[in-house]
Formats: sequence, structure tokens, C-alpha cells
Amino acid sequence: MQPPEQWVEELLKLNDQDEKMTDKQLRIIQAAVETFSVKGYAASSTSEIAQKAGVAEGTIFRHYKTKKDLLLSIIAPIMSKLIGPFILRDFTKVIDAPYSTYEDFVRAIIRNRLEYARNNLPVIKIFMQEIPFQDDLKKHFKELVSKHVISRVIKVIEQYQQKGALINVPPLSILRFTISAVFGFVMTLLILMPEADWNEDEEIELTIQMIMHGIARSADDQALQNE
Amino acid sequence: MQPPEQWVEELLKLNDQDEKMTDKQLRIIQAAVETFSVKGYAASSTSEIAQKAGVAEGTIFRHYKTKKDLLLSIIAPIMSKLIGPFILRDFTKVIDAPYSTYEDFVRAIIRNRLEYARNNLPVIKIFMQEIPFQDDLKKHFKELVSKHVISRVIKVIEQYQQKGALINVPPLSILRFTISAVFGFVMTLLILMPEADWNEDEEIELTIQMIMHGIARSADDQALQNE
Amino acid sequence: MQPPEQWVEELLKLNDQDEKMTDKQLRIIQAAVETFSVKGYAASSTSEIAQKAGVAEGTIFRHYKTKKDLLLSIIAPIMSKLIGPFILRDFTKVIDAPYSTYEDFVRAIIRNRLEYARNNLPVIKIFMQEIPFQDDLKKHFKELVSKHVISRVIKVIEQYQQKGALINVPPLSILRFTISAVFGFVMTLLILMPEADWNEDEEIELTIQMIMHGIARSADDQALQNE
Amino acid sequence: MQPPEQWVEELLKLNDQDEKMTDKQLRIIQAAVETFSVKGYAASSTSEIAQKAGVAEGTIFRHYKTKKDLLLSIIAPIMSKLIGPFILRDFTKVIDAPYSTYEDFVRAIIRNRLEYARNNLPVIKIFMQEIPFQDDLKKHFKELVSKHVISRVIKVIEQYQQKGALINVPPLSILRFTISAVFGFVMTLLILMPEADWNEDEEIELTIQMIMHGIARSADDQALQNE
DNA sequence: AATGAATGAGGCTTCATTCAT
DNA sequence: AATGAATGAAGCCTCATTCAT
Repeated sequence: MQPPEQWVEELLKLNDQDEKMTDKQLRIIQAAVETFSVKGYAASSTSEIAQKAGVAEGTIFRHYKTKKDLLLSIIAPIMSKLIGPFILRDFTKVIDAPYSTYEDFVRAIIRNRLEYARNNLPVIKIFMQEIPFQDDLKKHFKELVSKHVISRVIKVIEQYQQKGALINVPPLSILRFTISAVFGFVMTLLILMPEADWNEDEEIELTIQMIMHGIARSADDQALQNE
Repeated sequence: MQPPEQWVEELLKLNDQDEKMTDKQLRIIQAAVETFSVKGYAASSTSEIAQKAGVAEGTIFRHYKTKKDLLLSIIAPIMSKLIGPFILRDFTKVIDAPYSTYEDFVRAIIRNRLEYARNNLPVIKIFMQEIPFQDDLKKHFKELVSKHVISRVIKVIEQYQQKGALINVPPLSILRFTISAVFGFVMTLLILMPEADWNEDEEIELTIQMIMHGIARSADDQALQNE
Repeated sequence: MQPPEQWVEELLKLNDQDEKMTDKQLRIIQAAVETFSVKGYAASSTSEIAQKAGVAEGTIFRHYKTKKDLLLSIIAPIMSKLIGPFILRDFTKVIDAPYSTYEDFVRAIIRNRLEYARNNLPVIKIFMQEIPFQDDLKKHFKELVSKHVISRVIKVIEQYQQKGALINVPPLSILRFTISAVFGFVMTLLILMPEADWNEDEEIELTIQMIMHGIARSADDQALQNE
Repeated sequence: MQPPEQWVEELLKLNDQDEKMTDKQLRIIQAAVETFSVKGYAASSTSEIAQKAGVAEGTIFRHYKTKKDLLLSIIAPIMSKLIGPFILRDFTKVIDAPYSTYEDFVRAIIRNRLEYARNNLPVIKIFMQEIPFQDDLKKHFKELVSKHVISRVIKVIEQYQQKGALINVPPLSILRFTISAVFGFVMTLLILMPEADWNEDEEIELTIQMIMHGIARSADDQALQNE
């Protein structure tokens, strides 16, 4: 299991490419993430963040021109991370693997996204809170999702439909349904009911089973029961 | 179809029981909902609300002691509304109805909640934005959901499981899965992709089908295809 | 002699037409004028002005949206006042009066402007300090002067030139020379050397004499002396 | 015609006497003059000056203890330059020259000061803007003017009065009148109406003529016209 | 000498809330 | 009940200045 500040390293990965982050800058980001995720962006004050980071308030503004810049430096980089697996170049190989199944695909996604969400919970909270109010980011994110996730996954789904592995309904509906189930699973586990002690692996398999076969007992099973 | 301010009447229904709302009070609530839902609670100013409502700044505070009171007067009443169908006294009759099915139950819920969400979108947005930051409300809501939704629906699910209509997995997982699918459907339709022209009835049935039978093509169907 | 706050009434004259000024607003303006004229606009703080006016700092911003608005509310109205005499409708009558002379005209201007400057010294100081930095005001003021002062007075000068009362040189040069002498006189009396006890009436007449006849002793006089 | 940064050399002349200016120091002064003259001292930030000069923020404070020191290093040296011609040791010789006239004296001053003002416009602007707020400098400048300009020129004027070349009025009034005309001329040419294409030499002679003989047409001339 | 990150005081402005009318 | 002027705390941000490198 990762240390609680795993998301710090995630952020660093991105920013390191450009420039080195100073120690103070790091502390500022940490304090900002903590504060924003607990109180929300608008209700957090820069003075509180400065205090929590152990720097002077002015120091924040040396690194981030405005409070909003500070927010964006947190939100912007995770937008692509959020849909990370779908951006990979070899993503389409997913379906070329001869014995691969949609089920395996969903299993990979669900494990990967759960892992990522667990490691970046505060930042993700901030993202979900603020994206409705940041019109430009919202637009950008929609485009990202549209281009990398929706269009690609729909192709995957169509492939499996042609193989006869998935039902013949609009691929977008299958996508929406799959994402709902995955998203609902991750959110329940991490945010809505984190205190319940889920047997994680079992729940994952259960969720995949429900996605693939639904929750209705099959006629065969029912027949079996009635014997 | 309802007029756009349907949610106003929804709010009135609740408050009417206690006291009459004056015209000004109504305009204040309307302005507050509009503003909060667009900018978020913390980023909205009472003066802007007053202006939009056409009342003096002081008037707001004659009706609501603080800005937070104003927020609560919007959020609090919809908490029970959100889970409305599950609070009905005769809810348990649902499963007593001899020929009722879980499918019909889900269909009823999905239609009812979509209708409600459509009519109360701004208020629901505010609720979802602010509930993470209002600890007391959050706790209260969790209790409400736990008591009225989870416990009751789990009983329903167990009934159907005993009838052999639902698979034998933890009822909580079935509940989570069902809610994820319904919630994901409603959100996609109303918020994420409202501009796509969904064939609503079809999508509802499709969603129910996927909930019940999943997205994997059945062995029989596949056999059929291969003939 | 006027009370020291004569300029307050001057400002009131203009603003009264629109709306009543509250007592606090008046105190704010007074404090602002006093502070701006002593320290300059940029070096004056709104908190100091508030304190001097005996109001809360926020009160300033209820009446003036920004600090600059406060400045403009002081500067803008005096722009037209500064060139007041030239805006009068019956200004052109000046030269129709049969026995009027350019000398009388200059005498009227010099007395009137000295009076006005004396009564509005702090505001005029602010005006002269800030007009170079307020591009829009500067442009506006130049247009005002161009339209009402320069063009009109040049006509006056041309009239007197045709009568043979003024020398035949470019009217603009005569204007510039006259204004320099008048402006220099007023500034010296009120700002540069206010402590010297000028015999005001004598100096006025002397200045007019120098404007009209220069400072060289006439040939006749010199002849007289040599006899 | 001089290069635009003529005033830089002017400043150097003075400071060179003391110490060598480094290249960076020079760039700082240049940037400071440019910024101060456009925005005013109080509205200019040291960081902007540093940036414009291409040096680090701290470098400014290595050469000038405070921002005000920087201002003073610009303003102080030009105070004596402004009244330069009057400080010359051999100034009093002016009037000993047997055939010299007050007119020639004024001509020399007007040409010299116009030249100087043209070459030092930005610095002069800063001086005029800030001198009212720098009490010690103001006092010092007044003393300089009083000692070197007023007292000396008054002696000159008295000499010419005794010669019968100037009218018998208080010399201070003649001085004030002369300076007003010269100052007004230079300011109009360089600042108030720089875009008008003045015929400079003609205007100079015209101004001198007006100073000496005023703007009223002489009786003789009028008689001539009427014939 | 030069740098530039860091500081913290202070600036302008917003805002929820109060209260006399 | 309603108003809106007044408040002053708090917010974001700027800036002159310092100091370790």
C-alpha cells in the first residue's frame, strides 16, 4: 500500500519534466490539496494554505500568480492522468490479443482505476468539485474524454460485438453502462462507504460478473433450483 | 412537460406545511438556487442574490439568519425528496404484489428518479456540490439513506433472491450495482451528455435489460449466430 | 475671503444636480482631497482616507467602486470648471462690446481665474499631478481646451488684430504668451511664493501692463529720461 | 539632434565625478527614469524596473539602499542643472558686456533651456512630478533658485533698469514675467503641443519680442495703418 | 558583485451581517 | 416587513527589502 501522499509523487512526475520543484513549492501544493479537498476551493483562504505549508503568504504568489493558478496547477495535470490507460499508444492492442475478452479488459480498467483513485483521492475530490465551475477545463476534459476514451472504447466494443461476445445494442449505451458500474464501484469503495470492510477482490469479480451477466438469475439456474 | 421552475413548487410543497412563503421569500430562494447552482455556494454573494431577487440586501437576512441558513433551506428539504420513493409507507407492498418483478421495480425507480431529477436539476446540483462540505447534513443524509433506502431495498432484494429471481450474491452488491447503473444513466442523460438526443424510452429499457442480464451475449444467442 | 473648504461647495454644486451627497460621502471626499493633494494619489492609502474621514474603509467602496473612481469623482468635475469662463454662452459678446479692449478681457480672466484657483487650490493641485497619468482624462481635457478655449480666444484675438489693437503675429502665439503670463502669475502667487506679501491688485495691473506692452522701456520714455 | 538618451550622459557627467557607474547601474537608472516618467514614482515597482533593466531585483538595492534613494539619485543632480546657466561663475559678466542687452540675455536663456529641456525631458517630468512631495528637496531647490537665480537675475534687471532699458517696476515682477513666458514657451513646445510643427526659431524671436514689447500694437503703428 | 527566493506588512476590495429608519 | 447605508473582518495580492548562495 502506498503512503498517503502518493498523489504528491504523481504530481511531481508531471512537473519534473519541466522544472525542479523547490521544497517550499512542494509544501505549498501539499497544503493546497489538503485544504481544497476538505473545504473546497472557494472556501479555502491563501493565508490558511500558507500557514499549513509553513511559508509566508507572499511565497505562494511568487510561485503561482493567483489563487486560481494554484488550483489549476493541481487540477490540470490530473485530467490526462484520469483517463491515463486510454491514452496509451498500444491501447488498441487490447483487442488484438487473440484470447482477450471484454471481461479481461474491464477487469484491467477497474483494477487500474481503483489503484489510481486510491492513490490520488484528495486531488480527484478537488477535480470533481471544481470541474463544473471551470468552463475551459471542463471543455478540455470533455474533448479529451471524447477523443481518447469514448471513440476508442467504442471501437473496442464494436469489435467484440462483431465477435459475438457482446449484445447488439448501441455501443455508447454499453460504454455508459460499463463506466457507471466501474465508477460507482470505485466511488462506493473509496468515498461513499470506505468504512465498510469490503473484500476487494471478491467485489471486483462480482462487479465484473454483474456487468457481463446482469443480476437476474439465469433460466438454467432457476430450473436447477427448482429440481 | 413541466415549466422550468418546477423545482420551486417542489420546495414550496415542503415549506408550505409550516408557513406561507411571501413573494419576496420565493424570489430570494429562486435567485439563490440559480446563483448557487451556477457559481457554487461559497463563490456566490448575498448581494448578488439580493439583486437578482429584486430585494434589498437586508431582506435576505430577515428571512434567513445567515447565508448558510439560506443554503440549508434549499438543501435540507430535498434530502428526503431525493430518496422519496423509498420513504413511502406502502413501500414494502412493492414486493408483496404477487406478479411484481425486480425489473418492474427498477423500471419504476428509474422513471420516477429521472423525472424528479429533470425537474430539480439546479437544486440537485447544489446538493451534490455542497453535501461533502456540510458534515451534519452529510451524516443525516447517510442515515436517511441507510434507514430508508439501503435496509428496505435490501429486504426487497432478498425477497427476490429467495424467489430465485436474482443471483445469490451479497444484496448490498446488487444494490450498489443497481444504483450505479440508474444514477449513471440519469446523470449522463441530464448532465454529462444532455445535448445528445437520446431516445429516452429505449435507453431506459436498454438500461434495465443490461442491469438484469448484463452485456455479454448469451450462449444460446451465440449458438444461434453461428448456425 | 472664503472659508478653506470653499472647493467642497464647488464640488457639491456639480454633484447636487444629480443626487444628494450624504454627510459621510462628503467627509470621504474632503479626506480624499486633503490626502491626495498632500501625498499624491498613488501614495495615499484608502485606509488613511477612511480614518481621516471617520468612516470604515468599506464605506468608501460603497460610494466609489474603486480608489480610482474616488479620484475621478474629484478630478473630472473640475475639468470644465477650470476653463469655466470660456464655456459661457455669451462669451463671444466679450468682443462685441463696443469699447471693450483685450486688456479688459485679460483683466477679467486673470481676476476670475485667480479667485477660482484660490478657492480650489487642493483640487487643482491634484488635477495637475494626476492628469499626466490619466490618459482618457488628458485627452478629454485637451479636447475641451481646444474646443472652448483655443478656438474661441483665437477668434477674439483676430478681432482685435483687425481692429488694429493687437500686433500682427500668429494668434496662437499671442494666446500662448497670454496664458503663460496669467498662469505663471497665479501659480507664483498661490503656490511658488505664497508667503511673499504681494500687493495683489498692483501685481495684476502690472502683469496686464507687461502683457500688453512688454518690459522694455519705450523710446519716448528713454528720451524723456535723458533730457 | 541628440540621441534619445542624451539625459543619460547628462546624469553621467555628474556622477562620474564621484565614482564610475557600472553598466548595470546605468541600465537601472535608465529603466528607472523611463518607468518613473511614465507611471510616476509611487506607481512604479522596483521589480518592474529590475526587469526592464535586465538585472535581478536585489541588484537595485545593492546600488541604492531604498527605492527613494533611486529616485533621489535621479532628481537631485538635475536640480542644479535646471538652473545651470545661472550658476556659472562668470554669470555677472553678462551685464558687464558693454553692448549686451536684456533681450540678448533672454535669448541666450531661452535657447539654452529649450535645448536642455529637450535633452532631458523624462528626467524633468519626474522632477516636476515629485518635487512637491519631497519636502527636503523642495526646500533645497527653493534655496538654490533664490540664491543663484532670483538674487542674481534681479541684479541684472536692476542694472538694465538703471541703464533705462527696462521699465521701472519691481524687478521681481519682471523676473516672474520673464520666467513665465520662457517656461510657458518651452512647456508648450515640448509637452503641451509637441505635435504642432512649430517654426522654432521664429517662435523664439516672437516670444522675445512679446516679452520686450508686449502684444499691443504701438500707437505709431496704428497711426500708420490709419493713413 | 549579483542573484532571486523569501518575507510580511500593507494595499485595495469584497462580503456577510447589523441596525436605524 | 423592508430597506440599504454602514461596518470591519477577511480575502487576494503587491511590493520594497533582506539574505543565503
